[in-house]
Amino acid sequence: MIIIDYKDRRPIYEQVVERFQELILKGVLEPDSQLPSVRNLAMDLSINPNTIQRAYAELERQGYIYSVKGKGSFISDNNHLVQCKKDEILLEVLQLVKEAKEIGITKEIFLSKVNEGFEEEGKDD
Amino acid sequence: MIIIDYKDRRPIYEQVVERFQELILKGVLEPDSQLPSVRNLAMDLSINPNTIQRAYAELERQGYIYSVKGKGSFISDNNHLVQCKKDEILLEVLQLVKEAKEIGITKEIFLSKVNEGFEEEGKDD
Amino acid sequence: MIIIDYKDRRPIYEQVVERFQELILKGVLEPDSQLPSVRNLAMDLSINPNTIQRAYAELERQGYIYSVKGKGSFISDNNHLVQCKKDEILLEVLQLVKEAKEIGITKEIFLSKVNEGFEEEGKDD
Amino acid sequence: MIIIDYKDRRPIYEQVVERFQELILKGVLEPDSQLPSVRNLAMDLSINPNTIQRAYAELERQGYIYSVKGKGSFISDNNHLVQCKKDEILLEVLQLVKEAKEIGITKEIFLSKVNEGFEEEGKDD
DNA sequence: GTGGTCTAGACCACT
DNA sequence: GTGGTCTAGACCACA
Repeated sequence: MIIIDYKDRRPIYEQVVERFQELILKGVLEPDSQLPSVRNLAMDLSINPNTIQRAYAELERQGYIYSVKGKGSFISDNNHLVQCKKDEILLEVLQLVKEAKEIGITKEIFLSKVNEGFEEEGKDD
Repeated sequence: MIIIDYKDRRPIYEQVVERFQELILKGVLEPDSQLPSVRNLAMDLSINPNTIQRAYAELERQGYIYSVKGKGSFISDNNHLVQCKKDEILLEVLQLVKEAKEIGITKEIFLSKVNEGFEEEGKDD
Repeated sequence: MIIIDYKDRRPIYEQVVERFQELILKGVLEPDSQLPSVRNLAMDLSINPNTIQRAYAELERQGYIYSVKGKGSFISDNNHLVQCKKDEILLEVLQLVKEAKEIGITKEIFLSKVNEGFEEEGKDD
Repeated sequence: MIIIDYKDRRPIYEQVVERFQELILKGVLEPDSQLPSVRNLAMDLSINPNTIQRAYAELERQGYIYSVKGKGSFISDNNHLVQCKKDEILLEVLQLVKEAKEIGITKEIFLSKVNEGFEEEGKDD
């Protein structure tokens, strides 16, 4: 479920965080379900427990999960987070359009690429 | 022309590289014109010459500039670069559409944001 | 009567302690009345009896309850406790004023906030 | 300038964070001035550099400082932070008033304590 | 068993 | 020199 790419320049804990964000936002991990324990996941991925701990701490800070000492870590309710993520993506759209305009990409070319993206309906990995 | 933001978390050399890329791609810096010398630019920006050296090396590696021993560094022809950048942006469009679809943003909402971006015609900083 | 918030970062036993303190200080639980048994309360809240045990021990240590071997735990007389709590709150007032002064909150602003708080007469949850 | 209290139940990194917040909010540490390096401060306090690193990371996350790789950590502009802190304190005032009312502290007693706090004019440690 | 903190020591990227 | 990441291993609080 979680894959570490050692060639990736980003730190491991960040990759773990991002992967969980994806799984949570897509609803693969349901609210209040339990995450693997810090130690278990660390063993599975053959990385240090502290690294997982850091990833979980970051996810908790961002509101994706909540942790209870002695019990474990659990998925938060994701309604609010999904809305935030949507807003974030739409903001990126604006920035990308701006960049595109500056370098001379026409609205037609841009839109055709957007359509191309939306066409691939089944491929929702 | 170049502004360093020390509060930006990215390394300084990367900020310098990005700024030059922008200026070159937009055609502000014309092909074959000379860049400021490493030492001068370092003094102007009050940063370490090594940092500028590294930025120039990176720009050369990416084909944005070329250096002539004993003469200095010069802007490369940007036709090819502009095309690369366009392709890069269109690829980003596809990726963004993919992300948007996965989180449940409809094509309508996405397109309306794209239009909003293209509407702001005057604001081409 | 007791609600556990698992998303609360504080340990469960602490939440139980605090809730009982509230109920005792407000007089909802009358002096010498009996508390639910450790086992029963643990079952009701679906938590570990050890956790309740710890909460009761803490409440006894602080003088909120007393336990009789073989009979159970009982609410202490709350007169003295109420006075302690009042002193405690007034001490917090002093500390808060100190903090406020240091950061530049004027007496006027502070007092208006205090009045605002005392105005809301009905909302005594 | 920074004192660690080992009897304090809170983690060391949190004590460091809080102390710096105080110094920054009070304006003792001026914007853009440099903090001691992670290693130096760790040596001075005889604690592990990682602990200081964590404190600095937390301060950066909260916007109190900004760090530049290879250069050091610096104080952020604190105007915004002061306002946030003021709002936070005024909210605490409301909560304290609520608690006070519930336990039977009269407005008169509360206000006299507030006045007592504001009277001690010189003692601004 | 769980999460959370801390230490000691290493390595990397950046200036 | 600086900050940032990671590992290995320890200890604590909590359930």
